[in-house]
Amino acid sequence: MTETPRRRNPDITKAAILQAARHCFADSGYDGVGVRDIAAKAGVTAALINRYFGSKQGLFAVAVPPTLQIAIMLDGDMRHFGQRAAAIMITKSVNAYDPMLALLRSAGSKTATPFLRDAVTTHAIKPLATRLTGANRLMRASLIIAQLTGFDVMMRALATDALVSAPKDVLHNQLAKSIQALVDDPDFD
Amino acid sequence: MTETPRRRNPDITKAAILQAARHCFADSGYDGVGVRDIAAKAGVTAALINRYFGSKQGLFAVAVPPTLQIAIMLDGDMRHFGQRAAAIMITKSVNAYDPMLALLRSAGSKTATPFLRDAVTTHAIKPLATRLTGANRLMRASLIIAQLTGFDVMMRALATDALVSAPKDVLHNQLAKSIQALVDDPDFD
DNA sequence: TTTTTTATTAAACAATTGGTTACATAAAGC
DNA sequence: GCTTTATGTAACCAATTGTTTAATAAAAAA
Repeated sequence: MTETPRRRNPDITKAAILQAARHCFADSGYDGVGVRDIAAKAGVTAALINRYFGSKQGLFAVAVPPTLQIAIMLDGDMRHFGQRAAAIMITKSVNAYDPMLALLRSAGSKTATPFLRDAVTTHAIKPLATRLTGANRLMRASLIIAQLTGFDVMMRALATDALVSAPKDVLHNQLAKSIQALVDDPDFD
Repeated sequence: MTETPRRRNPDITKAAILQAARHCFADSGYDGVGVRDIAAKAGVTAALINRYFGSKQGLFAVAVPPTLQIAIMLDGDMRHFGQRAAAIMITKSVNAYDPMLALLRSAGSKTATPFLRDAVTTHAIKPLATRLTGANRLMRASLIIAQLTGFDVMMRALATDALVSAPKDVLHNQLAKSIQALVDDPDFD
C-alpha cells in the first residue's frame, strides 16, 4: 500500500493483481467477483488481467491453488500436529487472506472446482500424507484436511455462533485432540 | 414424475417447485441457478415462484433450511453415533438430494449465508447438542457438524480421489472413530 | 349454466453485468 | 529519436437477472 505513484513495472503490477485476486476470491468466491472488481482493487484496469493471465480462469489457477498449503502446520513433530493445526486454525486473523475461504466460497462454481480439487490434492493432502505413518495415509490425510475444512466452513464461511463465541482454549483442546486422533497411527491403538 | 398431464392444483405445484429448488440449489448453489431453471425443472413458469414464495430468497429459505437435519443419525444410542453417522455419510447416494451440498455450494453467496447459518444452528447443532453429555455441548456439537461438513466438501463438492476411491470399510472405521471421539464425554478420558 | 375465483402463462421490463478485445497513449530502454 | 511495451479507454455483444403486469383458462361457487 505505498502511496508513491507506482512507476511502470509489470512485475509489481502482476503481483498486485495476484494479491487482489486472492483477497477477492476469498471474499466472494470465483463466481462472486468480476475481473473489474479485482482490477479495481489492484489499481489497474481489467484489460491487464487478460494480458497477463489470459483469462479470469487463468488468473484463478495461478493465484489461488499454490496458496493452498499447510507447510507451517507440518513443520515440527507430528505427535503435536493436532496442537499446531488447532492453534493456527483458531487464531487465523479474520482479515488476512485465507486460501481456504477461497476454496469454500468457490466450491459451488463449476469452473473453479477442478482447479481446487487438484490444488487440495497436490498442496495439502499429499504433503500431509508423507508425514503420516501407518496404513491408509492418503485417506487419513484427506480426513484431516476435511476436518480442517469443515472447521473453516463453520467458523468463517458461516460463522456459527457456537464456534465463534466459544472459549479459545477449550476449543483448541477439543480440536487438537480430534485432529491428533487421525494423525496417530491406528495400528498402535 | 407422473406422466399424466398435471391437473391444476396449487399444492402439488408448490411441492414440485420446492423439490426442484432443492435439487437445483444442491447442484449449483444459490447464486448458480436462476428462478427460470428451477421453474423449468418443476414444469412451470418462473412467475409462479414469486406468486407462491414471494422471491427467490423466500423460496430458498423455505426449501433448504428445514431439510438440514440429522434426525436419522440421532436415532439410537449415542455410544454408536460415530458408526451411524459414518455409515450415512459414506453411503449417501450421489444422485439423491443432499441438503449439505446445497449448503456447501451456497457458502459463497452473501444472500444465502444468513439463512444457512440459522439452519445449521437450529436443525443440526442444537439437536445434536441435546444428545451430548458432559461440558461444552454446543461447541462439541459444532465440531462434529464441522467434521461431517468437511467430509462432504472433500467427498462430494470437490470429490477428491483419495476419498472417493478409498475402500468403504476402512473409510468407515476411521471416520466413525474420529466422530465418536468428539461425542464421548471428555471428562471421562 | 352462469358467475366468480384463482392457478397459470406469456411477455416485457429494466438494470446489470459478464469477460474479452481492438485501439490509443505514454512511459521505459536503447 | 526510435522502438518496445506497459497500461488505459472504450466498446462490444451478449446473456441474463429477478420481478411484475396483464392476459388466459381451468376449477369452484352460485
